[in-house]
Amino acid sequence: MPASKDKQKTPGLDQSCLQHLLGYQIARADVPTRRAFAEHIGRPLELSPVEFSSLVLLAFNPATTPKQLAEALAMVAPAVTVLLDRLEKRGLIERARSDSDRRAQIVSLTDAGRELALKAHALSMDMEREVLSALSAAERAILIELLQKVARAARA
Amino acid sequence: MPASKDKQKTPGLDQSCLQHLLGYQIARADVPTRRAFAEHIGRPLELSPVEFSSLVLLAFNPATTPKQLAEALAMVAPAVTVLLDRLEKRGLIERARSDSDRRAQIVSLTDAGRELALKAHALSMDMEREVLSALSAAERAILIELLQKVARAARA
DNA sequence: TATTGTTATACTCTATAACTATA
DNA sequence: TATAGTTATAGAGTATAACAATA
Repeated sequence: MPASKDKQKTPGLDQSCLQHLLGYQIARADVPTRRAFAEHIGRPLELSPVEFSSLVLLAFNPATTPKQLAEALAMVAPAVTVLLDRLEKRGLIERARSDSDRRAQIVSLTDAGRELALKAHALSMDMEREVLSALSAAERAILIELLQKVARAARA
Repeated sequence: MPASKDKQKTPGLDQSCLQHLLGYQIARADVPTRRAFAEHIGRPLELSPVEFSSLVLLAFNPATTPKQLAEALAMVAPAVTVLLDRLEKRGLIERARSDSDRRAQIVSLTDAGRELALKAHALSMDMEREVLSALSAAERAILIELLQKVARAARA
């Protein structure tokens, strides 16, 4: 019997011509990963991926500036502004002028923001278990390491 | 001396709190991968990632329907319509009604489309060499395989 | 009734340019 | 003159709903 159990109306295309491309494989693996995020964190906590990442980064990095967030998240400055506007409006973060350089800002979590960040971080553990369920612990570690290697090499 | 050689104005954030997340690693690896695509294929051939993927898939899959493309590229039907509109306007593809089911279409490459698809496919080899230059051949194969495993597991 | 594909529309993301306030 | 952050705006990508033609 065929591998798929649904009505098998449309036969799938042969994608072997693209499978050697890292970008293509990343795009394909990105689909289930984003779906898992939406299910475990995005919908229940009403957080987008960058909102989640920002909160967690802020929870683990005291005295962060918008510029640092922009670099860490590969975002452009205006995008960070609207991101922080949203988080501030929800009462999750606060912005204060830096004393040493009055152009710069110090972004910090409110109590509500810290609570949400830690809750989201905890949920991310369950999410990973599901996303990586097809992989052994060793395979999981290797995958993370190889992706880091690709990202790091290109930054140099 | 510090690892980075630039003006080191903004100290980078500690991102260890996110590094265990596949989605985060995918997003980070996606940045240099997209940049390499733009440089090697996107700008010189004026193709977006999905335009490239569509052309290559069509080159290797005769008698493809828009619905099949939608599934292969994880796109929604209206997005495929505008994608094919663009490619058709550039004289790269043609659309014809299917004989067996007159609702469906058969998408096929024009001569110009086939030529561009094969040229792009060849360029993608050079691109991969650069993107994966930090990885050995064995690591490269493992990375591709593990990403496939993640994508496949979630589809089940 | 269900399916293929189209149109219209809206919503989010992302990118750029012009501005302010500080340095 | 350069930098941190903001505002305004435009462009691309993505999603939904309503529709026409066919099954």
